[in-house]
Amino acid sequence: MTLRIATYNINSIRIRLPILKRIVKEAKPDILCLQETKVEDALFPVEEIKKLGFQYVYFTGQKSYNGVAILSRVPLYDVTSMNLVDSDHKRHISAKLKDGTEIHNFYMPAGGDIPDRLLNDKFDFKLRSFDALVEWSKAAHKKKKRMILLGDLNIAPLEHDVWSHKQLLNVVSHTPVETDLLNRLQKTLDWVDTSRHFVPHSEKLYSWWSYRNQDWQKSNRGRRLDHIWITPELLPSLKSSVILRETRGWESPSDHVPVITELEI
DNA sequence: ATGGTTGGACCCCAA
Repeated sequence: MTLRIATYNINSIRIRLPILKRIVKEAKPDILCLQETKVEDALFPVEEIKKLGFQYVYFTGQKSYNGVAILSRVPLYDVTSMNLVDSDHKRHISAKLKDGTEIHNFYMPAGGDIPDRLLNDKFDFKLRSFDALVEWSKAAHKKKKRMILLGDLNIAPLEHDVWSHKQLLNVVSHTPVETDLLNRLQKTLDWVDTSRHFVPHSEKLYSWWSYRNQDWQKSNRGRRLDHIWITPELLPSLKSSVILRETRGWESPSDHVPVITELEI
């Protein structure tokens, strides 16, 4: 069976239902992991989502900020949520496939504007969250071999994951302290970055373009903040991975675009 | 060097 697994920072699920519908229709994901749903659970649009063909809908959210969800056409099991560090933020949800493969959907902290943990609590929170994610990854792999780690990680790790490596070295999302952390995370168990598996590191690749550019396509000041990683045990199953860049130009878009990875499971 | 936009809540905050 070919499973199409997607991640998408939707930036409010309620306002983005029309574009979500179009993405589902054209890209046909089997499992769609969302971040920044920005809605408390009681107000989550479950019926509208089920109408899109997702029989299995799981979410954990809060008012105004954060919030994650997994929408699926195939049955999922053992759905849980956790906090990497002490906070009430809703930033993680996980589920298992029938074969035991675990999917972990993360919305990692953006980190504010100032890349200094002493001056900026949000940046400190981001770094502490990634420290915890590194420890979680080491421990998790001892229990489960087939895992998928995906979501808005809010770090663009490689030189060509940003429009200008030089100009973004001191900009939150691409600072050395952040990219080092993401590299440490990758090395914990040799996670495979499925987007880069199919695109050379020398080629520019983005999944996010700021709203603060008059013409996102013309300026093309993007960053690759959204990732789908798999453990080496799943590498034989990896068939493809694409970033749906064109959706950034659709009506009322998120500032992020979906990433979709195909696994033959 | 600065400011640009969006969403959601509330008269501003986070991204």
